[in-house]
Parts: sequence; C-alpha cells; structure tokens
Amino acid sequence: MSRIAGPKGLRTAAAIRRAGLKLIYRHGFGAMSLRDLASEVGIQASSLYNHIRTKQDLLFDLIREHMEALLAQTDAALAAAPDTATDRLRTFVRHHIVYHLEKKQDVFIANFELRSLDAPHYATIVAMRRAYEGKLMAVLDAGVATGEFDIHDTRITAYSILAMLTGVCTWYKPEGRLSKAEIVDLHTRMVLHGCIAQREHALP
Amino acid sequence: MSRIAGPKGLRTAAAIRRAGLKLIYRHGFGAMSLRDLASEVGIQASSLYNHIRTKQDLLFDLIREHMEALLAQTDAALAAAPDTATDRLRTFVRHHIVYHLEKKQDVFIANFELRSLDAPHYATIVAMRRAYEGKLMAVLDAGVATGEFDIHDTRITAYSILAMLTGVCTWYKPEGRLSKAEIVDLHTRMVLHGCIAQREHALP
DNA sequence: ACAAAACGAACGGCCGATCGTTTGTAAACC
DNA sequence: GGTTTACAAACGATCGGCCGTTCGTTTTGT
Repeated sequence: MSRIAGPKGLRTAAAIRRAGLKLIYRHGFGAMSLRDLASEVGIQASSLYNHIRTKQDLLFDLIREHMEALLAQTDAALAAAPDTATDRLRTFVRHHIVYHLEKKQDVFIANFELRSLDAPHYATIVAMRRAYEGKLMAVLDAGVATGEFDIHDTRITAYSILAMLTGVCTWYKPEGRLSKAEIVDLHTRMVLHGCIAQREHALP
Repeated sequence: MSRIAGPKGLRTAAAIRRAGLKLIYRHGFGAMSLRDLASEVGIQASSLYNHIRTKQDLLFDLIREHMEALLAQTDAALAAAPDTATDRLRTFVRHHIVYHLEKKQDVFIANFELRSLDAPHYATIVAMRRAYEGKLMAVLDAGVATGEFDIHDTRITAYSILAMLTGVCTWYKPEGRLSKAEIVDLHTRMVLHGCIAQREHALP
C-alpha cells in the first residue's frame, strides 16, 4: 500500500501551523513572509508547498479550524449545562473565557486578520462567527422568555458581552495578578448584573 | 523672510493623512504600499517624502494624534460633568462611544496596528493608553469611595468596560437599526448595572 | 522500488526609499 | 507693478532587496 502522507509529513504540517499561528500573531499576516515561516519550522520556503496550497489558504485553514473547534466545544459545554438560563449564561461565560485564554493567538488572528481573506473565505468565516453569536443570543432569549433576564436588545447585548469577554485576551498574562478562576468570576458577575432582571433601580 | 510651508503643502499633508487612515483601516499597515497611498492622494510615491519621514513615522503620527485628541476631549467632557461618580461614569460612557463611533478608522488603527510600531513608538502609545484607562479607573475608584459602586477589581472592570464599549466600532453601521443615542443608552445601562452597588442579588 | 518530502535556484514583480531635476508660487526688490 | 529670487513640492528614474510561487532534482524512509 502507498502512504497518503508519511509520518514526517504530518509532523511538519503541524509544525507549520504552530509556527504560522505564532508569527501571524506576532507580526501580522501581511508582515509574515513564507521565508520567515519556513525558517521557524526549519525547512526551506519551497518545502512549505508540500503542505499548503497558498499562503492565503494557510490563513484560512487556521481560522476555520479555530472556529470549528470553538463552535464544537461551546456546544459540548452548553449540552452539559443545567437548564436555567442563568446557569447556561454562566456556563457560556466561563467556557468563552477559558477557551479564549487558552487560544489567545488563534482568537486574535480569527478576529483581526479577517480582512486578509478573499471574499469567499471571508464570507465563510463570518458565517461561522454569526453562528457563535447565535448561540449566546439563544441563551439570552431563553432567559428573557422565562423572565430571568431583562434585556432591551438581545443582539447588541450579545455583541457587548462577547466584546467584553474577548477583550480579556488583550491583557491577560499567565503570571499576572489574577487567576483564571478569579477572572471568570469577575466577568460572570458583571455579565449577570447586566442581564438579570433588576427589581429596584431605574437606570439610567 | 522665508516660508516654512506653502498652503499647497499643508493641504497635501492633510490629504496624505486622510488617505493613510482609509487605506490602513481597509488593508492593514503592512499591506498598504506607499505607491497605493500616493495614488490615492494623486501624487507620485516619491513626493510623499516631502511630507513624511518614513512609512513608520506616518503610522506613529496618525496614532499619536488620535490618542492626544482622545485624551484632551475626554478631559474636557469630564470637566463639564456633574460631581457624582454615577454621572461621571455616564459621561465617560457617552463620550467614549460617541467619539469612537465618529473615529472608527482611527480607533481601529490605534488598537490593532500597534504591533507595526517599533519599540520606542510602541512604548509612547501604550503609555497614552494607560493614561486613558487611568481616567476611567479614577471615576470608578471615586464611586467605590463614596459607596455608589460595588467593584471587586477596578483595573479589570475598567478593561472590561473599555473592551465592551470599543467593541461597538466593529459592528456599528450608520444606517443600522439603532441610533447612536439608543446605543449609548443601552451600554450606559449595562455598565451602570455592572458597577452600581446591588442591595439584593448575591451573585454569582 | 517508489513515493513523500526537502532542496536550491530561479521567476517576475513590487517594496520602501533616494536622488537630481523641474515646476509652481509667494515674497523681495527695483 | 512687473521682475527676480528662493524654496516648497512634485516629478520620474532608479536603487538593492524581498516577496510568493514554481520547477526540476535530490534525499529520505519504508
């Protein structure tokens, strides 16, 4: 039988992806040359083409795989969550922060290198992002329906929550003052205060 | 006596900055060539050098001028605000959103092209951003001191608020469903709910 | 042996930046 | 008030260098 890809090839392909994430995160997609990338992997630039079709396809694959993993893991987390909207929102917040802190590079690239994608690739990723936003909006809508949440605009609230939570990636340092658990608690508290029906204050 | 700069030169310099903002916002700093920029302005690439020192200096100037304007206008807005921490926070939120929506391009560039700056320029901008974060932290601290706010970590709360508010820039369209005033109200409500001392809920 | 994978040279093309020159125009002078 | 002068500003050619990609060849591993 013939191999489809040798074991060495699979390791190289993985190394290219790892190095790609690192260099794109550090310098930007446009500023990363394939010669830099190959050098980081330890091969020649021309050898990259045994594993990728074009530079643009590499970027698209990195972002697509990130979005697929995010969607799948979010589904898994929500499937294991309790039934009340408040608990499901708690689960969403915790999962979003934990996942995003573990994959800072992927998240940054998926959010800010979209403009380097051509139109069809761009549309694909935007659709996946819409799907992710939809998962949070479904949680919020459910809470509004049961009266747990008091939300004036589900879509904008979802955008705001996601922006706030994803913003953690821009300042988090593993050796920093706060643990991941503390960061999760702090943001969970803030999100819930912003969503849960308030019985007294009339704001603003 | 000799002129320092002719009127034609000032207009060209302004046109270069305007075109620079547009092209960097659209394609990224690394992907914007000086030939593209010159073409957008209507001159030859070499003529750019009558107005800028290097491509890098152009980026730095654009970001620095944006930050200086942001800091100055924020000071002005807060100086005209009432004394209570709640009202000052309201003022900060409104000003931040309105300013950021008016200068979407500047904001995007100042936030996501920092990595294209060399070390000294980068440090300068980061210091200005720290100063801006400090202004919000001062409002939050004042509210905590008077008992108006219940905040577990002023710095992280400030980061979260800023991430949430700045996130509006990524989806806002002038022709969209919501007016600027509605967006400001919605976010003001969310921020205040997250900060104002709650007398009932024990969360999370 | 055979295919996967790495190699190294080469392609055309665009990059940021520099140079000496020309052009336009406002101020200085007669 | 026309002429001269001085300089900002635009020009066009050009520099060395790096870009993404291709190709034919060689090495590697089973």
